[in-house]
Amino acid sequence: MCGANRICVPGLFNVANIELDDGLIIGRRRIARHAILFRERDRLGTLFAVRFGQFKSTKANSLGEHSVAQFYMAGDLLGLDAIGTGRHNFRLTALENSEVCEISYAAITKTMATQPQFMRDFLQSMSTAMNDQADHSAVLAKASLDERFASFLLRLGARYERLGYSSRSFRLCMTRGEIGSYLGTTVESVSRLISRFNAQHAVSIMGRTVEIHDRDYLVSLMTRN
Amino acid sequence: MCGANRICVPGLFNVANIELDDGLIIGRRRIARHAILFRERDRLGTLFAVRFGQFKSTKANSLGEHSVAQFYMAGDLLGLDAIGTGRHNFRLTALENSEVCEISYAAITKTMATQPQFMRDFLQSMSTAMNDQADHSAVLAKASLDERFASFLLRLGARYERLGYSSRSFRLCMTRGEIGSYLGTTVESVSRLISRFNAQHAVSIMGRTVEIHDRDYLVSLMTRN
DNA sequence: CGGTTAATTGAGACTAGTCAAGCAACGTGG
DNA sequence: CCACGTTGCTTGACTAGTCTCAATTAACCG
Repeated sequence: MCGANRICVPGLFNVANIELDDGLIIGRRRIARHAILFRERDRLGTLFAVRFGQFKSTKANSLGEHSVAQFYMAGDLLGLDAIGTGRHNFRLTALENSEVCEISYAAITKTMATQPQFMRDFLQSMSTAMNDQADHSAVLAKASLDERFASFLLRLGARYERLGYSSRSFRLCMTRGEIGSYLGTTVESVSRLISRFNAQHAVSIMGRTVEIHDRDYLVSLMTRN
Repeated sequence: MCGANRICVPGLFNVANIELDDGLIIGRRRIARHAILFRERDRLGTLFAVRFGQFKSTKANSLGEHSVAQFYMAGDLLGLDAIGTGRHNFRLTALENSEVCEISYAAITKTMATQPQFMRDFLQSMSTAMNDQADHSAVLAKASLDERFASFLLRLGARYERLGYSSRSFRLCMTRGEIGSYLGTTVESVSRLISRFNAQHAVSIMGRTVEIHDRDYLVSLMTRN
């Protein structure tokens, strides 16, 4: 049991009237920074919902290098990719000390059958995850690095805001290298990007600390060109 | 009613034992080349399954230009992106004269509640669609155009093979511009790419006709570098 | 405190975008 | 049936943005 479900899995359980004894929530689990929650090809046992902390999903390209597919934070569901084949397609690594809820996938399908609202919520979660992926593709297809990085910052801010934090002032959990991998570029380019954005007083990023000063400028980067 | 369901929606109905009078299949619909099946912001009425023909999903970036998010062919489900919000996020355009099945989303959720196997199949379809998106992101994040184009050709071949056609000899339904948009580059670059691949005798692409001669070469492009 | 990982910055090479011109295929209407 | 306009495709020349390689500095951890 996991205590207050609403807090546990905000994205999924916020509307549904969940019976606490459905066997949905198996338990909590702490994941230390840099520890791996599951690996590619692992059997799908349980899904996970992030309680706090952050994760990255990575996939090895044809050579052995892992590139970042997505970042996850509180409220996000992890493991949906494995529903298709029964095995995970990504590796999930904690970016900081984190905690997740384990959710039985079998119990989810059972609950969906009996509780229409829960089914709606769950399908919505999956659809939203799909759209997030699609948005990421759209960003990657954009030509310039400036656009990509601007949209990265704005989207990250928006996600913090949804969790009740400031959208213009936050800390990065990921390295420059991870940002670069996520945006389809290199560490060096990210570093230069940051220097340039700093110099233009659009933001001030020092280490992992981000302050967005000129939001409109970032938005305008994505519209023009 | 839609006749033999198995043929109608191979990806979704191949396992499930569907009652024909479930009200799932509303009907067929012909979509002429270049016609639009649904637009972004349209209300989600029905999902669609491609019977034959091909489609592209596009989304306008912050300026008005549409870029290609995905290509679809027989057996693919269209409209899953709208489940989250109730409204479509993409525009779906037929690349050639095509036919789709209309499937009631309300009937889908109802059928899922009563038929466990159908629920599994549908969730798998969604998960697979997610993974396809993720794979596309991975391709876009790759550095070189050569890799992207090679993986585009190989993946397209694999999809034709799954439908019972040759994986190394097929026709493109899309323009160079659409390929470029899908791969995050320009018409001109795609054209040059094709010329170069032709010159290296890896493929012979003339107009819309593709012959893959040296599959291993294409694979090696993706592995090294 | 020393060793490791992360981040920054510079210089040169090269990929891929832009602009421009020309060709080919196609369909329409005179 | 042909002239014409439209659209799709190819190729060239030039340029700009990004990657690679390399060296240095900063932050982190045992």
